[in-house]
Amino acid sequence: MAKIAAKAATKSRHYWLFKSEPEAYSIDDLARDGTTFWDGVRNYQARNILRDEIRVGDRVLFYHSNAEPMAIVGTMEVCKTGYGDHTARDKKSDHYDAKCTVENPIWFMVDVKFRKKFATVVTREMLAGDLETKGMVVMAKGSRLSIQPVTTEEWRAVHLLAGEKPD
DNA sequence: GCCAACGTTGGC
DNA sequence: GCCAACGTTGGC
Repeated sequence: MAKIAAKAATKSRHYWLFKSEPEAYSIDDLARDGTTFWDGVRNYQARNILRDEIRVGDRVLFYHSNAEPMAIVGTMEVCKTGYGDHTARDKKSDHYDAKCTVENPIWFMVDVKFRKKFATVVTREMLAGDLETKGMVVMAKGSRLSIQPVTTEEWRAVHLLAGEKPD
């Protein structure tokens, strides 16, 4: 029974990729903080994923955008499901949105905890050169989605490229 | 720093 | 509801 339940739980785990400009928040910042709230997402498609789809225990690839190098640099784990992004109600925040209230937050975030930092980061060049990863959403031309789904196969392939055990 | 791709806004 | 203008993202 327990075995079947464990198998079902593994099967229902979902994988994601979150983008961040390391100048704003990097894998080293997360390694230092341990956990953080993933604030500042102001795109409806990404919002819907944060609000409706991401579950506690889901695994996430941490991607450095607008950086040298642009790469997947580590992994994290979701530890709290979607809730209102309070920075949207903070007038001093870069992500302030006057339309947001406590009752209607509009924008959502999840909490994540640090899992691992890759000793070998997986660059776009590496992703482009691998059959399994070259079709990832992050590699699509013009894709600006900062919260993206990742398949089990892509999750495994990224870990192989990093020389890490896919867990 | 450039600029293509994309999402949002607002006039009509 | 269309669509031009605008602002932003993010690779290059």
